[in-house]
Amino acid sequence: MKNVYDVLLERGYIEQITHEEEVKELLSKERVTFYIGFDPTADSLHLGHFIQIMVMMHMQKFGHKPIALVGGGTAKIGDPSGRTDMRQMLSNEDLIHNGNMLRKQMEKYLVLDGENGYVANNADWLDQLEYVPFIREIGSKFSVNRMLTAECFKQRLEKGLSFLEFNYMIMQAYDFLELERRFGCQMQLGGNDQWSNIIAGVDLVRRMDSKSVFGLTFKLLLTSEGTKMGKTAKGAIWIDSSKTSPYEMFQYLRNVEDADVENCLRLLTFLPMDEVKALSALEGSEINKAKEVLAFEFTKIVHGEEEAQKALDAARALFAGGGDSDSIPTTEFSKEKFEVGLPILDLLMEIGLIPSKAEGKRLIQQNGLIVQDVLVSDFAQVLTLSDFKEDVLMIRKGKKVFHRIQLKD
RNA sequence: GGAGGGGUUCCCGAGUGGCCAAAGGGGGCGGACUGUAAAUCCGUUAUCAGCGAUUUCGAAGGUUCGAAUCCUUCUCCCUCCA
Repeated sequence: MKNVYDVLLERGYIEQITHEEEVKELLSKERVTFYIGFDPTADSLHLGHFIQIMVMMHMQKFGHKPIALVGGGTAKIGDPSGRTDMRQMLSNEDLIHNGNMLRKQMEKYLVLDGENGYVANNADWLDQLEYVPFIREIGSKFSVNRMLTAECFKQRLEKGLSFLEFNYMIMQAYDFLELERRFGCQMQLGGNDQWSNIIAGVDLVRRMDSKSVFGLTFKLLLTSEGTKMGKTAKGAIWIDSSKTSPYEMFQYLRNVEDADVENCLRLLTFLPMDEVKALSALEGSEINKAKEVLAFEFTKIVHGEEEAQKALDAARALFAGGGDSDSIPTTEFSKEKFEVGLPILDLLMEIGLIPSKAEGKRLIQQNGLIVQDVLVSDFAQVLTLSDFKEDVLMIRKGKKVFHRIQLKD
C-alpha cells in the first residue's frame, strides 16, 4: 500500500516540507488531522485554490482528516504574502457570505461531517481576542527581527507594509495553535506562498504546547511562463458554475500551453501516473488528445461527469463541424425583440460579448464576427426572426468564442 | 509634526501651455500562420448614431483664446528627519 506522501511526491505537489522523515512516517502510521486555510476574499473558490482541494482529497482518500479552515478572521487583516499592495477591505457581511459560499463548495469535494473532516472558521477565535493578553501571551513568542527576514514581507518592506498586515503571520500561526488544541491538528498544508506563515505556526505550537506539528507546501499552479494560472481577461476561472460555466472551464484547460499539460494532468486530475506520462509524451498535434483528457477530467471533478461530457460534446461539435450543442453559453430572448429587429451591436452588448459598441465595430471591421456561419461585414446589420434557424442563432466571435441565442415565446 | 518627491488612459511608463485621446512597452482583442498550442508577423486598443461630437491625465476650483502641462485648496502614496 502506498503512502499519501509518496503519491503527493510522485505527482509533484510537494514543494517544501518542515520535517520530511517524520511526516512520511506519521502519514503512513496514523490518521492525521491537517488543515488548509482559505480566506473568504471572494464568494467562490477558483482554479488556483483547487490544487489545495485536490491535495485534501488525496489526503482524505488515505484516511486522513482535513480541516477546511475558512479565514473569516484573517481575511479582515489581509495576507501580504505575494502581494505588492494592500488588499481591499471587505465588509463583515461580505466576509460572512463569502465564507458560507466557500464552505458549501468545499463540502462538495470533501467529507466534512465532523467525523472524517471538519470545517472551522477562524473568526470564531480571532474576533474575540483581547489585545493586551494576546500580545503578552502570543506576541512575546515572536521575534520581529526574524519576522522581517521572512520572504513574504521582503517585497513589502520596500513598497510599504501596514502594521495590520504585519500581524497576519501571527494570526495564522495562532490558528494552527488553536486547531491543534481543538482538533488535535498535526499538520498545516498550503501553497508555497504560505511557507513563512506555516513555519511560524509550527514554531508557535512547539513553544506553547511543546508538541511537534508539521508543515508542508505545494507548488502554486503556474504556467510555464511563471505567471499564475487560472486568470483570464475576464478574471479568474471560478469553481462556481454561475461565474464560470463548465464549458468555459473546459475550454480554458483545453487551451493550456503544451508545456503545461503534464503539470496540469498531475496536479488537477486523478489519472494514474502511467496514464499521465503516456499522455504527456504525445507530440505535435497529438498532444491535443492529452489536452482534451485534461479538460474533461478536471471538469468532471469540479462539475460532475454529466457536465464534463456536455462540455466535451459542445467543444467537439463546434470545433470539428460547426454544429450546435446545448451546453455552450446560451442566452434566451423573447421573440418580440426580434420582430422589430435588433441591431447586432445591441445584441452583442446584451449578451456581454463586447464591452462597448466601439469595440464591436472594431471586431466586425477586423472580420472577427460570424453569425450563422456567415461573416458579418456591416456593423449596422439588424437581426430579425428570419435570421434564426429553428429558433437558434449561433454567434461566433473570433475563432474560439461561441454564443447561442435561443428564442422563447 | 517638519522637509522633499509623486498620483497619466487595463498595467508599467513618457509627456511640463497648443502639433495630446496623449510616445514606448506589457497585456487584451481581431487577422495571417498552425494543432482550439507556442513562437512569429500584421492590425487594433476612451465613448457615442459614421471622418463629427462628448468625456479622460488623483479631486474641486482658478488663470488663459487654449491646460495632462501654470496657480490655489483638498486628498492619497513614497522617501528622509522627529
